Amino acid sequence: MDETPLQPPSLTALTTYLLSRTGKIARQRLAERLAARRLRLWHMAVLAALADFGPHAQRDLALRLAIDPSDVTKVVEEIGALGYVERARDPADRRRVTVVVTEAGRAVLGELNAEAEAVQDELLAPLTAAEREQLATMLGRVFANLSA
Amino acid sequence: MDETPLQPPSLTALTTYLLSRTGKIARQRLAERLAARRLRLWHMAVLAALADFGPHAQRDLALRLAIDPSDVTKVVEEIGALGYVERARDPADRRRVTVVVTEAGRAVLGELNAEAEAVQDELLAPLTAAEREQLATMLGRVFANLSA
DNA sequence: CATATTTCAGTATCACTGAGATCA
DNA sequence: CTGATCTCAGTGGTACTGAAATAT
Repeated sequence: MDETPLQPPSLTALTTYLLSRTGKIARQRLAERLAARRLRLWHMAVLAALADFGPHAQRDLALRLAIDPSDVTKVVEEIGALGYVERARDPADRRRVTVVVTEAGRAVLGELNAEAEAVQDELLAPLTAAEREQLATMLGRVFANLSA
Repeated sequence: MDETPLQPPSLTALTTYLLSRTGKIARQRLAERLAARRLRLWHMAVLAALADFGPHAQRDLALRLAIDPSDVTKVVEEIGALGYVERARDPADRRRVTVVVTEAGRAVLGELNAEAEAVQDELLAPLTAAEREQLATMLGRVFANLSA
């Protein structure tokens, strides 16, 4: 009978529980699609940051994306090996490594965004267009408040 | 100047990205509070399931909460050591271990729910009461759709 | 014999820590 | 010399895999 047993109501009554669960599933589904391209979520996040804001030192990528600086090295190296970014010592401060997105990187980022929107369409299928708009703006405000 | 650098707009434009990030932060904040009581999120989830639906075999806990059966053993054993649940072989099917919440378990669950609501108040502070209601019902529909 | 439940050992992945190397 | 940046090795927690032990 119970193919998918009910979750405990005392948990589903918590908006934060629903946020946490749906957010986790969203992340997993996108991660699966990225894995088919040998990519992970941080790879996409780095490409997005570079495309949106231009070249970064690795330290600035770490700050912007809230990723640990010691992990940036490997993430950047991996998408570098795929030709999506290029790295070069900053001649003005040779401690820094400046990362730049390539044309191939921009192209693949476009495809990754399409994947993300596909996941989103699946996930938010029960909502009307107007509701999705409301959800986006409310979450945007919540997120902005967290970053401050 | 940039204490908290901007997130990439191409990511924050994705509702699923906001869901994922805010959900992760919600989970982390509650996990921190539970850690102060030597508990983790799965401990709370198990207590909630037992309080809401009564005694479970460990297998049924695994199904209901979508936790791996091989991990249920340790989770249940840990809250058992704290006196929050009791375990006993099911006399009708001695393969099964029936788990029951104790009075102490119900008491601590009440406190944990209060912690969860405190986290929620922090997180959803930018939203009005009406908006929180909208958010809860929309996420509830999304989550119900995922479980089906 | 085939299946179900619990349990344990091992693996994979990720975020984080700490330390070393290079440079301002 | 102090501090910043990058890099790497190691740690801890969590989720998953596979198999053994017990019982139906």
